[in-house]
Amino acid sequence: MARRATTSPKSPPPDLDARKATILEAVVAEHIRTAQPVGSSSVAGSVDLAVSPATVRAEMVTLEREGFLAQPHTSAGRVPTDKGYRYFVDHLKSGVLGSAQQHQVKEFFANVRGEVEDVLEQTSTLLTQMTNYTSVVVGAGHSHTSILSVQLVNLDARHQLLVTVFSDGLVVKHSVVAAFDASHEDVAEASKQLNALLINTTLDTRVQVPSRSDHVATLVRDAVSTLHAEKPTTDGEQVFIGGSSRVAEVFEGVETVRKVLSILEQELLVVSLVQDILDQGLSVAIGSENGYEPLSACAVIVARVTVDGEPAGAVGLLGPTRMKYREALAAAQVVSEHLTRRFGEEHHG
Amino acid sequence: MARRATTSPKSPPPDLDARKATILEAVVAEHIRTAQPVGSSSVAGSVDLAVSPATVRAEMVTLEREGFLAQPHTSAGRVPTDKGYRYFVDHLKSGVLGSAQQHQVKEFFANVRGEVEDVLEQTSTLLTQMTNYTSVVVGAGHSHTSILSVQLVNLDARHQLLVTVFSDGLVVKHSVVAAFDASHEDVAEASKQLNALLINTTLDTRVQVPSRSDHVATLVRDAVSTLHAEKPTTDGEQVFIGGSSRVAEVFEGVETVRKVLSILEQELLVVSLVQDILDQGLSVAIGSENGYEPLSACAVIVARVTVDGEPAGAVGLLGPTRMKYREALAAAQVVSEHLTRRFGEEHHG
DNA sequence: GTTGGCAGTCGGTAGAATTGAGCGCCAACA
DNA sequence: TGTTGGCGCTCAATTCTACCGACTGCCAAC
Repeated sequence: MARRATTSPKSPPPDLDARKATILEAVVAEHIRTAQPVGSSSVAGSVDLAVSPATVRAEMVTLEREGFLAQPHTSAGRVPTDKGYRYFVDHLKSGVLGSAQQHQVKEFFANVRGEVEDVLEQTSTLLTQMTNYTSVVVGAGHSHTSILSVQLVNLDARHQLLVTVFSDGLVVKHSVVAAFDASHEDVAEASKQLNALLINTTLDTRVQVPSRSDHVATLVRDAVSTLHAEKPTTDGEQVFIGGSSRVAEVFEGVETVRKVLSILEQELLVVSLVQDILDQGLSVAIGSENGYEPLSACAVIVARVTVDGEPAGAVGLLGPTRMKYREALAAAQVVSEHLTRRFGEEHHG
Repeated sequence: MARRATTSPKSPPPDLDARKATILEAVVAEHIRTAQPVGSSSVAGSVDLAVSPATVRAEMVTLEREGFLAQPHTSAGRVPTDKGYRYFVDHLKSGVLGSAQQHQVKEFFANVRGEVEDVLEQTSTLLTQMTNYTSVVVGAGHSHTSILSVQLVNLDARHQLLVTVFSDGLVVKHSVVAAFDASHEDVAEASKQLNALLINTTLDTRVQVPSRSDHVATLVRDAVSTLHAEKPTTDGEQVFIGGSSRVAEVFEGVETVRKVLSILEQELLVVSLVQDILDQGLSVAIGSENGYEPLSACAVIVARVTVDGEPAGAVGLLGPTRMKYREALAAAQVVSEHLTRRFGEEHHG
């Protein structure tokens, strides 16, 4: 188990001497607990450091100068900055789940049935229930999985439906509009040729389409180009968001709630948010680190799900910057491991 | 165009004399505009009734006794009750959309492309943009549409995927787990038999499954029962919810926001909410009329989408009881008509 | 370097006074 | 009988004041 829960992008370890670190951590912990500015005497009392409030104050002045803490106003206690939270998270001993929760997760994965999509959706509900934060589950795109089967179905003479089954069990449909009346025989023949052409290819594979101009060849060409056209816009990731109502509990200020919700509404944006964080090599993005201004009051925790070492998705949790990192990290971690295991199994069946 | 926007379930027309009606309507309109309690002089001033505030007060006392108005506290103006809104809505001259919005809708439907699901999802975005309320679009279930094609695909020897295409273009997949290792030939044969068995049936149709106990027959039996098992839980309706962030703008009080959001999270519940309202023969459900206590601060507007006279879905808008009924009703109306037309066309192509 | 003490800052709260919107009631009037 | 203007009353919202208390920063002493 990693000693550090996360690593900063290219961390110049912003190391503080032991006492400053202790004080900073105490402030963060206390602020997470109470949502109030933390004063020097509270820190001096709560921590084993045998040190007076005055000393703590002196240290806090330094910590503030260095950007780890901030003062909402002159005569108030200190509040962590994003940088302060970052330090806290980077130095967090990774926690373990309470045994009740351990059990809940085991129970869940023992009982959950159904399609991948259903499992992912319910997983997001699980995460939300465990943590009381909004959860995000992203299922990987299928551009790299191979095609198991393609079928062209006649809706009517001018409209066909192309149904593609991928090796990971994803099923995708595309409408194809013919410029002519296609007979059932044409469609059946096209379907057959499409199968021959596409089975075991991926969406990245370039295939040789027939260049003839008869009906069947045209259908085949249109179908292939429709199928391959999907790629640029999205890889077909699926997103499941659970517990958006928690946003209203966890943030104060209607305006913040609105901004966060309207980000969550845009699923593509959520996918790239998660992707960006993973690309930065982070497992937690705090405040402005996530790159979306409307989410500057949020922290986002992510954990990869892998199948055979390949990224196959991710789970995430979104809360306020003063979220319970230890618990949330543990939950995301454990759930992503269970998902990894479950899909690994299925795969090797 | 209907003179009444809605009809109450079995309306004993709670008719008020002309002056009371005018006053009630003025109070409702003003309260919708300002979100404030409305006083007698404001009504007397805003309405052509040449009548003094004192007279208005006298009438308001009656209206309050009859349950159309309420007083938040003694020395305040009046606020409409659900019953007051109901009267207002029942006597609303159905409005017309501003020409800018007319244009927006036309534009939208002229340009949307893609699968039915995509159209419905974008429609919900459209409704939200037009009205600034949360929107709901429900696509009908497919229990009554017939099956165009069934295909069993081998994921691996023990896991098959049953892909069913319905005549309305819906594609549904189901996992089937075999108790034995199924060969590709078995699966192909089962697929063929399934097609013969199921094509042109609906999910309601009872089919004669083979009673033999060989691999192929078992696969066929399992597939059919899996497919038909779906019915009880849901008809396969699809729900698209747009603009849930508007909930945070439109309601005051975090608690209300939370309650409403957590209802919206439960899609099954939203479907039955819409269904219930339609079943009651309403096009607007105000406050407690919708039957869900957490939504008692909401009004819900619904409009059917039909194809060939058959219900094929619905669009809805959810706002506070003091929502802009005229505009919202007009928007829902127009959008549902456009959807009806669009799907009608496609169907007759 | 640490500590206790002290003066100063400032948000939060509680209470009192004030304001003002709006009502109910009533006597007068058509 | 219905309508009106006027009067007195009520009560939420606002403003002001005073005050408290939780802090800090600074400093002199240890």
